[in-house]
Amino acid sequence: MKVLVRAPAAQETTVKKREAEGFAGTILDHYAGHKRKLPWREDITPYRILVSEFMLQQTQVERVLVKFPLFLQRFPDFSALAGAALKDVLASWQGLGYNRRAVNLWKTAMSVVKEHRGQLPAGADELVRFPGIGFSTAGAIVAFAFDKPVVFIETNIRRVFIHFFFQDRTGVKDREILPLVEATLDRENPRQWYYALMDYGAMLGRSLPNPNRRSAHYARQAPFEGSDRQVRGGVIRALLGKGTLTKKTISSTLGVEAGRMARILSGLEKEGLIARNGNGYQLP
DNA sequence: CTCCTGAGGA
DNA sequence: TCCTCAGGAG
Repeated sequence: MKVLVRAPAAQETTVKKREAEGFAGTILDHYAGHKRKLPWREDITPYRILVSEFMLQQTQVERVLVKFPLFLQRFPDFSALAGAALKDVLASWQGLGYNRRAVNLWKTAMSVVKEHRGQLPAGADELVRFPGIGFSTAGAIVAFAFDKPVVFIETNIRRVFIHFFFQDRTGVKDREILPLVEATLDRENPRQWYYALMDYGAMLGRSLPNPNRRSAHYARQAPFEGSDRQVRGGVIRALLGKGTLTKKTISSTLGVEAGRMARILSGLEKEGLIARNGNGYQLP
């Protein structure tokens, strides 16, 4: 395979020619020997790809591997998910984190059924209009579900390109990486190429200090203990177990001061994760 | 642009 | 402590 990589002329770090020529071979050689067998890479359908991509937003592959088959068994297709009650979707989502993603996935399924005749659109421009689908997820869906050549970046891809082409740089912006992704893209087999890139990136993450720390977009996660996120997760779990609870009961159960709890409940309600029911709150 | 959003395993 | 196949609000 011949691969051409051109770096912007004014770019401080120039692409080393030898690395550029060996890049695709290195990635594909690793893939040949270490390709990950993942359920969403078998029996590929737009629905299965969509569900996996939502789950994989900020959640590690190992945990998604446990939840994905259970979720697919419970909600096997767009119609089943769109017709489900949100509380049942949230129940199946427990353990994955970021419950808001479950709401977005559910809303996206309903939109696909009601406004797209049950067919997930195959274009990134259309996909980003669904809630919870941004640039990265749209690109991944186009590449993985439809095997179409599309240029996108997510954390593993970012890691690979920083490692190979920005060796001596910090503060690398995605704008700088994107042209390299486009130049190296295998337009005949984009799905396999992105699988290979991501598997290589996952390998790099385990064997090196994270190259993404040199990304301009790198942000360290705020501590979880004592955070609003922790309380929000507790609220959803409490309502899943008890049905309807008053604000006072929720506050005392979770040991959170009333004013703070009021603010958190207001946020959850605004995001559609909980609903008022008279004097209390419940899952929608 | 900054900040927020869960949970769990290494 | 570190990170996770990001998206969205402001």
